[in-house]
Amino acid sequence: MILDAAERRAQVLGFNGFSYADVAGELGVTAASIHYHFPAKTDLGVRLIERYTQRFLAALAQIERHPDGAWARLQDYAGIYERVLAEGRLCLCGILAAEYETLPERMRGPIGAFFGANEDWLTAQLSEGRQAGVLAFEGEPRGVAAALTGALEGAMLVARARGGAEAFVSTSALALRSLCQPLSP
Amino acid sequence: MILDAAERRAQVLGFNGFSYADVAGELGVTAASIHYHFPAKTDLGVRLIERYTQRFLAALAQIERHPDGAWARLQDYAGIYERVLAEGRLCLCGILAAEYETLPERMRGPIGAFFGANEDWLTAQLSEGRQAGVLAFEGEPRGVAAALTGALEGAMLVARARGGAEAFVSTSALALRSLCQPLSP
DNA sequence: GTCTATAGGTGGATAGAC
DNA sequence: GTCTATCCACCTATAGAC
Repeated sequence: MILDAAERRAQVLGFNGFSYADVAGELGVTAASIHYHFPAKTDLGVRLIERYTQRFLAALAQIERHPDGAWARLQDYAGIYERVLAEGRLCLCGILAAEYETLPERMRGPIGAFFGANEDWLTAQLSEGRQAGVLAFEGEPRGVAAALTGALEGAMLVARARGGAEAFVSTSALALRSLCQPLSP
Repeated sequence: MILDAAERRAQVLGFNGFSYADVAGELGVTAASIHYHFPAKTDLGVRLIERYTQRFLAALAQIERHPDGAWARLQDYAGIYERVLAEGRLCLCGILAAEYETLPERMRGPIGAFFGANEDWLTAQLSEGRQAGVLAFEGEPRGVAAALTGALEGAMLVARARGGAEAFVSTSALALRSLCQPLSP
């Protein structure tokens, strides 16, 4: 699948780090053939972000079906990032955020929307957890949500540059526990 | 100065996001002239990282001269990131970390070393602060240090993609207070 | 839908004059 | 040190045959 090959490359090399020829080569076709499905690279980029966001939100919805409480859900959230990094990838929108100023306008809005959706979901979990008395944290839920997303994105970035996907596990766990404490009633 | 122009572009657009012609244009010379000073772009890249790291460490040394205690130093540390983002830039090594897999080998080591130096300095401040009884945090100083660097790098990245350098200020402050609490004896 | 062929542009890099 | 001129590789994109 074109999107699968392009997505993997974008998560490893960035959007500007791969070409139509690269994707075509993996699929055993020519670059012109990719242009038939995605006339401009911007079209491919927008589609990549849309699909990634959809899948991410689907994973979050799946987590919500676990009736294990807010704390377990936050751990599952961090687990998504952990599995992505274990595959040698970064978060698609994280790496695109680094390339933000070089990307076409049409791709920028959806990237910001991805982080917005992350914060929305986390805000909901944090609010619910505090309400239920199983989570404690400082300040407004939305602020903690923003800090959490940032901490995980940054930890991925740094962990890859230092060669340790293992380091991410302990760093993300510490960041999660520090930003938000589980209560045992 | 070549390095100044190249550094600014690298912090905004990434290392692959600018060309010799771009830098030359700003300086009113030709690309060939830049090649005289930096034969290959890799040479320029390595030099950029070295200089950035040197300046960063100098700023940290300057902070240590403030006798205001460990907590104030950590706030000053976050302040460095804040001022960089206020100029519309990212941390040079943060944006290079996103491009890591596309960069030549000679640039990779120094990027990891930058983060290592950050962690070393933070670890020293955290250890001293805990020893002096003015800081409280969970686990080992080095783990908190890694989480702090990651949180600030990630917060910068996300803040820029969401249009708010102001959002970074509150997010970084929250991350700092959550990862490490000041004690008032 | 996929191919070949190609246009048009850009980027890194070098040679040699000044 | 900086210039002009040039090379070569690569990338995005399109036209048109199959």
